[in-house]
Amino acid sequence: MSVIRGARERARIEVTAAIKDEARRQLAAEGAAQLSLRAVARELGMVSSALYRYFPNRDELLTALIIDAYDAVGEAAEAALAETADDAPDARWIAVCRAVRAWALAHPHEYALLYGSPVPGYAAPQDTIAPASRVGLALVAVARDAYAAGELTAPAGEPLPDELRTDVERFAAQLAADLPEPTLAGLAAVWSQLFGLIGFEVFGHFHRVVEARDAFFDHSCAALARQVGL
Amino acid sequence: MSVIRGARERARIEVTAAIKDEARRQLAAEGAAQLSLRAVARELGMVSSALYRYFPNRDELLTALIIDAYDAVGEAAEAALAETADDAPDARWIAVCRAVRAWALAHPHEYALLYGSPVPGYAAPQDTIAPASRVGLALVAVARDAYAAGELTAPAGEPLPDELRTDVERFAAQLAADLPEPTLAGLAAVWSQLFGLIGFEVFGHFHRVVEARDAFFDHSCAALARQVGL
DNA sequence: GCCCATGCAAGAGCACTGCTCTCTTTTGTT
DNA sequence: AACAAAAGAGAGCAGTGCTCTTGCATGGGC
Repeated sequence: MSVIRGARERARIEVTAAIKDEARRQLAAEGAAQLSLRAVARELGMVSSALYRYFPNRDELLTALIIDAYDAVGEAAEAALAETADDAPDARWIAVCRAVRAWALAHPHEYALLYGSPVPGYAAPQDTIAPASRVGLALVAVARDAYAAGELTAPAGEPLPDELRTDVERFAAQLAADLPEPTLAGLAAVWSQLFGLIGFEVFGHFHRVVEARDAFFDHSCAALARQVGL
Repeated sequence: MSVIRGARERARIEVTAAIKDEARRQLAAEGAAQLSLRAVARELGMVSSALYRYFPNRDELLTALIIDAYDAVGEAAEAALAETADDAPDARWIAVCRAVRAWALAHPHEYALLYGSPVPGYAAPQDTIAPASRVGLALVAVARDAYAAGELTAPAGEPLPDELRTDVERFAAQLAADLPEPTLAGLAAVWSQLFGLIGFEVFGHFHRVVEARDAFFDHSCAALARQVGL
């Protein structure tokens, strides 16, 4: 696919990457709000207007960083999945959760970009939706493998309300996931709840509330696993 | 407490309130990043420098808005608590959760300010911690009343890890809450998970994933209730 | 090997921001 | 009425995103 074209095109790719790298550095150091196109350009020894040859505006640069970040968390989750391929479902589950949390704690500003407040007036462009779903799919994979191995129990609680049926059927179709419907609904809920847990820690809401963070996270993740029947 | 002093002091209070109101309007309309001191001043017919007599900088204005917003969600949660004083614990639980969600959906930008990415380089000042805990305390109240009525079952799952003990003991002391230790740990987890659920909806992560939002939320909240033994 | 078109960089400039400083006006108190 | 404290006005600084015009150089077709 990526045939080497002219030297011009190659230079363009390199400069684009350099811009993203420097932007990521500033993002990690100061946060999205402090990310300045002019500062990026300055650091790269170019004038600010030159940067607009590569990214039409600030939001597009941020979008590029967002996609990369989604891919980074997704990759972390998938790596945890692969590394624990032979383990018991609940161990795999917690491994994936831990991987996501570790990434979030290591990249708080990028985490905020993904799961904190969306950028003002910003509707997630098409390009972000696939990378954004990788973590969720990793969680689904754990449940699916467990189900295939007969190690998944039906989640407790009331039966699925009818209104949720069509959503859940769509999940099943999209994921080609051979999973019980209550489990699919539970996965969606637990997916978001995991980010509540992580977000509260990253954004400091557990400050002076929960101090034994590792133990608390593991304990809570085990509860999430139980919630989907793992 | 609020003795009426001079007319000057009264004017100051009124102008301060007007600034906050206008700032809140802009926050609701455009989001925190677009909130401009100059625009607020302009709208109020004063020059921007005059505004600095009331708020030393933008962050202080935001902090004031944050405190008000925490109080607003807290009040919504407490109102739901009061209105359902005679209901069953699980009904009260869901009522509180729904109240928080309703507030969040009605005030997405303020919600983002509270539970989204923290403002750059911003450490929550002392004044915010009490208002910030009101929602959590409302959830605790439901569990406490249920426990007093003997309607709380012990949460399922492994026993509390030792590392969590001191945190949980602190909860118990601070809350003067006569609750089993696993319940307290579960409450902390579920507290954050509730905001994962709500945050994903407010920030659009459920777009094209979960469409039957009301049913999904209720169903998921019931699972949260079960997680704390309600 | 030349030559032009294209791609890129530079710089000036616009409108905006947060914030500070100085100067003037208002206003409550003595 | 006089004074001091508080509030407002305005200019100004440094920074931002973004646009437009100008100049340069380099890569691909002849």
